[in-house]
Amino acid sequence: MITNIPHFKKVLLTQGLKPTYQRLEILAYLEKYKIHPTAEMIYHALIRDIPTISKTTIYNTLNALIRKGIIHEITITGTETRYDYHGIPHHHFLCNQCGKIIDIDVECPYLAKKELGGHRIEELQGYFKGICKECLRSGHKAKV
Amino acid sequence: MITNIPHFKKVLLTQGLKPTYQRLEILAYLEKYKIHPTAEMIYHALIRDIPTISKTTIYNTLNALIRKGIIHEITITGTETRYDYHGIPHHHFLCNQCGKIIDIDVECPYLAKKELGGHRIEELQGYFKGICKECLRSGHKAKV
DNA sequence: GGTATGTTTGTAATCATTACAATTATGTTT
DNA sequence: AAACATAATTGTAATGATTACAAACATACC
Ligand SMILES: [Mn+2]
Ligand SMILES: [Mn+2]
Ligand SMILES: [Zn+2]
Ligand SMILES: [Zn+2]
Repeated sequence: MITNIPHFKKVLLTQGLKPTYQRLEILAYLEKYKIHPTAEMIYHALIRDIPTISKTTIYNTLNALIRKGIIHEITITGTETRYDYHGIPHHHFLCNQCGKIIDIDVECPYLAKKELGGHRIEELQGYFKGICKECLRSGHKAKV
Repeated sequence: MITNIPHFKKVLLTQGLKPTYQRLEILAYLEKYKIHPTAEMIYHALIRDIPTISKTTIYNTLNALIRKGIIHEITITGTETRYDYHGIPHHHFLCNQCGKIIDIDVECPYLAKKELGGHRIEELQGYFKGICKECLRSGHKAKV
């Protein structure tokens, strides 16, 4: 995998996490494939490079990265956790047809809010669901 | 349970669902206790009135009600589905401390949108997470 | 009463995730 | 470089939410 390993090493070390081979590969995967993968998807992708890697390590690492705020979890599907390595906060769109999860950069007036109705806001997730642009197009073609 | 059974009967019938005792009780529970309960919570509440009720019936009914658009599902916790019987669309807040899920009536400019970036929008979920008003207060008291 | 259809129920299966304990790797100290 | 303490990895078992399935039951219609 062609990636900026020194950079990921620094990211892990500054958060007090040891830059192990497994963690570096998981981070590299998340940075390269921004598809909001499941733990399962990461596992199947990495087992080629690291045949001994365990699914538990995937979960351990992802949970450690979340605790440190390096990645974020997305529960848009309701059936499994998706993982996102992407700096600035943004919303997401789930296509009910093809299952793709797409980043939505929306000028949400609440993304900056730290307080709402007396409650302290620490996190905001915006989930849109529907039919994506591509599926709309191919659905139209199918009808012709 | 003191509820408007005739009303729920009408709701079910107009959607082509038979108004069985179980379904009426589930709807009555959702309407009375607006706590966004889990299937488990509904099951434990109803088993007093209907000792023979099955957890499968709870899930069957909830899924039927969702398919008909009578109730909505909320996946804010990431670990289990919560169910909401509440007419108008609104956002939600999850307290990371006490676990409560609170309705948030926010003037979201995207709640009315049917299209976004070429994608067709059918649903929008807004999930805020943090510490609720009550927990903030008791946390403050505890420090004194 | 008989039949078709939809609903409920109990049990078993599935799937994502976590718990746990043994093994191994890592960074630091000698 | 060897020894040590600590943290990470691994495999397996357990958990928990949800669904699959088939039998029993209810309801309405002929
Ligand atoms: Mn994203
Ligand atoms: Mn609500
Ligand atoms: Zn699509
Ligand atoms: Zn609270």
